[in-house]
Amino acid sequence: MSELDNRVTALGATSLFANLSLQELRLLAAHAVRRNYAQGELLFAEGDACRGLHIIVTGKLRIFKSSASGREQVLAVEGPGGSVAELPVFDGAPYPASVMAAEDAQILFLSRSDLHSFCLAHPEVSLKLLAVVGARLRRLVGIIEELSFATVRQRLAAVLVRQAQQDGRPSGDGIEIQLPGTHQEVAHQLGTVRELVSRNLMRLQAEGLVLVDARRIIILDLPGLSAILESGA
Amino acid sequence: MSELDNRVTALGATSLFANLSLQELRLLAAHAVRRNYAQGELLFAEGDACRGLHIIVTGKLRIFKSSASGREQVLAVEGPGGSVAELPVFDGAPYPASVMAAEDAQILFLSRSDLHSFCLAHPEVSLKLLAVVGARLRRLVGIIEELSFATVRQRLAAVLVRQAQQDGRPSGDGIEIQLPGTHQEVAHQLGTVRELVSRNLMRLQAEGLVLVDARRIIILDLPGLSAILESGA
DNA sequence: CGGAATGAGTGACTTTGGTCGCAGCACTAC
DNA sequence: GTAGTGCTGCGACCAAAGTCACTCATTCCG
Repeated sequence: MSELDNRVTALGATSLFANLSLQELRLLAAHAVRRNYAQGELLFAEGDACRGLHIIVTGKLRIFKSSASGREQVLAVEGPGGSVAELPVFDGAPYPASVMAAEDAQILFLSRSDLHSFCLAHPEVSLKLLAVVGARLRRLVGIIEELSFATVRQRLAAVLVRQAQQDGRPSGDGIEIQLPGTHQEVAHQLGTVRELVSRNLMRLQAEGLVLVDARRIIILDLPGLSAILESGA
Repeated sequence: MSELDNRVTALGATSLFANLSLQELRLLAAHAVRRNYAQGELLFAEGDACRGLHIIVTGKLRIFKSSASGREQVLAVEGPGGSVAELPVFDGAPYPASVMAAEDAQILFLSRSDLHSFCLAHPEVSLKLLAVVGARLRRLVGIIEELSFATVRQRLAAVLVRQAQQDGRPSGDGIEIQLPGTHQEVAHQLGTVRELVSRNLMRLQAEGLVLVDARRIIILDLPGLSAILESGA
């Protein structure tokens, strides 16, 4: 299989370009550049001038803001088929956040101008792009909602419940899940610090809602955990 | 001037459709519906099914989230020429936030399907739309940054500095500004409560940075105020 | 086998945010 | 007038978040 075919296949697997014809994919693939990033490598930093669109072939990317005092807030984690920096492509302004490889990642890169002209020629791609950006906007609104209305305890419970729904597996008297990363990383997702994650996990355990074994968690009372999300219980 | 011409003029004045020909504006205007809202009236609530795009002719709209416990977080305030609910138009999902008329407002409404077909026919409109949505996304990221990294004190100082840059006028020994609304409303913008706004204003006054006279504020030390934004001073 | 590095648990403490209750004040309606 | 009503200023108090300074375990590596 040629390198071009590889890129065509990869592009066809993304949500953005899934509906395009082989013809169109080839055209796009001809302009795409493959890049590889090692875990922890920075694709670009907040404030950098925007170059183009990054499409994830394999691996995961973490989009985040970081503060002067070393705190971090994760905005999104994108996996294969996803894309990053869709939007600044169209207003020329600098990137609003930084992006780092959360795992080793293979990326296809499309320059601003290539994407721009391709969108003009294929209006339905713009609409698809709008849908993707729309989904991202929704998630950001969700983050804002959590940050301004929910406590760390509630946000943590939300993460556990979400995780349980995604890849929880029954284990004896409860549902076993893995924390998505170290306490530090979870803290960054919640926009808080390590200690609060640890403490709140312990508190949930003391209340009999979960069993904590470092990064492995067994949820004993899912309804009880979900109840925390609603009220301030 | 006919009603249609009115609508054409109004559409031409928006950032979304500014570059269209008269021909195209007419086409669009023919589908637009004029609506009027009194101050305080709700255009739609979070969770409602998405109907279409709202374009502001006159007045202001406030986009906000509200919590079960009665708290509110303002996401954006849009004025004449702006638009609201651009994005859910393309993914069919419900509105992620509520929108209320902050002043009496005249609106032009475009249904989802009309806008959808118009975008397909005029690819450059999609790109414009992407730019507008991009700008909104940027502002949301900014809100997230403030919420997770800045204290109420810092966010309040930011509002004062912003206001001073926009419509501050020199007044004796400082710059005089008006708070954008009641303390309650400012609190909603900051994602906090009335008392904290009041208290922090008083604290800034005690520190000699500002003079507070209810809603009228005189900034005595703009550099000092700006310094608060950076460090936690 | 040390020993550095990393991640996790924890107690004491400070700061910030938020709630409650109330009082003063301006403005309006009756 | 007087009785509302909406906005503001406090003070007391409580809860949540964040900081600091450790200890303890595990892993990874020379």
